[in-house]
Amino acid sequence: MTAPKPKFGAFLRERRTAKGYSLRRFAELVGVSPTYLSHVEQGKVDSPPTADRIQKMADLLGTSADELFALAGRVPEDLPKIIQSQPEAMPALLRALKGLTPEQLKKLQDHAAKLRMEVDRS
Amino acid sequence: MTAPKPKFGAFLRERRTAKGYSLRRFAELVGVSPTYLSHVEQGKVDSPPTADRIQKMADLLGTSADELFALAGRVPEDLPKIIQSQPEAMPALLRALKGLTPEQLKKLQDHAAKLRMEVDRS
DNA sequence: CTGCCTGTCCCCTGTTTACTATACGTGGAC
DNA sequence: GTCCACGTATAGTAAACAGGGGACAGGCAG
Repeated sequence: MTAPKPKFGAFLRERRTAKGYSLRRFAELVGVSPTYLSHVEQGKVDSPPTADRIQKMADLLGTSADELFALAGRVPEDLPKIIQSQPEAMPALLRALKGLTPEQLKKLQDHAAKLRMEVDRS
Repeated sequence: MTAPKPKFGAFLRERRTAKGYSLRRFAELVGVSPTYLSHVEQGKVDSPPTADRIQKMADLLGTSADELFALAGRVPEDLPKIIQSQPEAMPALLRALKGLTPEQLKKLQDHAAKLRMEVDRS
């Protein structure tokens, strides 16, 4: 039950038509069948497209890939690797981040960037 | 190809025997067949057990669930939800964390805990 | 009215996931 | 010796995943 949010299909359709792509044309560019794309846009699929297709959609539509992944109910593919590089510390940290606002997360991100500078100097 | 690290099986077997469980007994407690558990311990499976089974194993063996998840090549099940709660900020932050040491991550974790206090006060 | 393009509907398909059943060889206790 | 528990190799499988094919109704340009 990796059910994509119902908004995923609607979002896709709106952006696609806004870009002037027909369903068939867009399906071809993404590399899926018109049938399947129609299903996806109507939210009639139980599982969202694969990561590479979502990435292509984001590229073609000029939207944030992360946003599209989230709407699809998927996690961007590079994140699991990052987490597993520190199997103890990363999960603990992530749980500490739960509930924080985007602004606070941004602050921590800047902080992390500074820490990384120190690493690079050593 | 969600291949579990080869060390996963070895680790499991060592901890299981150390606890004095036979393969059949442990399999029963975890809720899988002896056959499957044998395969897992030999690293002969292409896909690791499901999250709930890994959790049970960790409980029975008295080990960190996060560590076991990492060895199995899985991401702890609560993390995707946390990420998707902030679909833009979380991925960006995680990428900024890439390559940091456990000590640095711990620092950020403490920092996050402080920020959370502020949230709770508001 | 005939193409042609639009999206949609029903049904079908191969692949992967996460296992299970059955049968088997081995070694010790009685 | 035979009974039992140990772990194991071979084979198979239900369900989910990620789609695809072909026919179809509706609009509308020439």
